[in-house]
Amino acid sequence: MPRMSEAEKRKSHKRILEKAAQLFRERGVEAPSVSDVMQAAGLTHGGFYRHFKSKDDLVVSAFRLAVDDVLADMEAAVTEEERAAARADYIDTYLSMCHVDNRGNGCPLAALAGELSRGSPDAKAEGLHAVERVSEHLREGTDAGQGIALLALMLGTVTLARLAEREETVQTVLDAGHTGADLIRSAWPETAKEVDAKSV
Amino acid sequence: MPRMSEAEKRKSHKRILEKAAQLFRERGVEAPSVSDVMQAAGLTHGGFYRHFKSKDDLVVSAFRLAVDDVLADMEAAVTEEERAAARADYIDTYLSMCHVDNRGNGCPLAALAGELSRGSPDAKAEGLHAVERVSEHLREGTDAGQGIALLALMLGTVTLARLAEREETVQTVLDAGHTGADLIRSAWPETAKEVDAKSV
DNA sequence: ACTTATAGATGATGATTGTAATCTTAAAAT
DNA sequence: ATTTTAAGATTACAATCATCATCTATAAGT
Repeated sequence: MPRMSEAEKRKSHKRILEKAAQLFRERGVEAPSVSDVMQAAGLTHGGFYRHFKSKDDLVVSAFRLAVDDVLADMEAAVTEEERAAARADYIDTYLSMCHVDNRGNGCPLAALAGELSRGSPDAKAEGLHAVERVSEHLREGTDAGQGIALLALMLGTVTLARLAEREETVQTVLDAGHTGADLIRSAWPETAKEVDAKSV
Repeated sequence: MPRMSEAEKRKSHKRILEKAAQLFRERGVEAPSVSDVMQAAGLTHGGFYRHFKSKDDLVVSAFRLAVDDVLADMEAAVTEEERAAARADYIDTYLSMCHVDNRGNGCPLAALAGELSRGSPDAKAEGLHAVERVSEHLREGTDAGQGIALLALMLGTVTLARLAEREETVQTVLDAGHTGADLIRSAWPETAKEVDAKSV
């Protein structure tokens, strides 16, 4: 059958990355084999090394694609209103039941941060870069700490919620996360002007 | 050489569990093989199944031991003052540089929650049980939500911090987590009586 | 004292893995 | 038109894994 045209190779490359981004988020970076990913992309494992230097290379590239994907809406927003709306939507979607049991399209940090931090230096660096990108979008005019704390709370909430089996329990965890997120967003020292004014 | 006495078997069992609890937290539950764990315990792989039904059984048991271990101080506290002190110490130790680069003795949820949630039903259940235990100790008289949100924030903070290589960056993440934790602890609706009183 | 049960060592098994070599064929380059 | 290049398929390989079978020698039960 081979060989395919240049354009078809690019399509294959994209398909491999997309399927990998989904499979890794669903089952972790160890469980899906190179063969699994290639099969999901409609190929056999033989051609893999025409596209990626190693499995670790695929992991890093697929993770980056996943981050691009989940940040697309926030990065497309241009006006301050649009960005505020996209931010609010991101947080609500993040702390939702749908996100909890839809790992394959969810936050790549919630799915893989733990594994990346034990992975290659490249993987760790890509993970840290994702933290910077996401938290930068999340902060609301104050120092970077707010974005990081908010991301940490949200990531932790979803991680804990995914341990629960009963839907009721999942919702309890999500509600706690939501309350915590509101606290961080409204009461962050440098933001909450009213609170500061009162306490002076 | 074999066979060992009953007392020695119990010692072996304990040693296997302790080493497993450390290795799994350090490198995840997949990376260390049964043979690795047994070697760390000073044994060969052959005797493993005299102690555990399967590797998954070991994972679940070792995780539970790790939770027992990190909660020991808080569970030993009897008076309310002791419990408050143990709680404060737990939070400070949790959000410390030492915890970030000492996975093997750190919070088993921060190390393994992501993997457990993709694991066997038994593993998930054990993970959820740990969430209940830890968050119960963390809450300060209010509803369970505070404990869960606080745990989520702390777990998320350490998870993100472990992606960073530079010590300075780690500290930035930890500082953000600390500020967020103070917010959740002091401003949780049902706790902050003064705030409630003011707003009525 | 004698038998039995068993902790741990040794070695095997079958499956899976990441990676590499080789082959086929059609797309690029000349 | 001819040559060269390379995408993807097939097959191979060396390593690793969880689990099991077997062996040993000693502790526990009688």
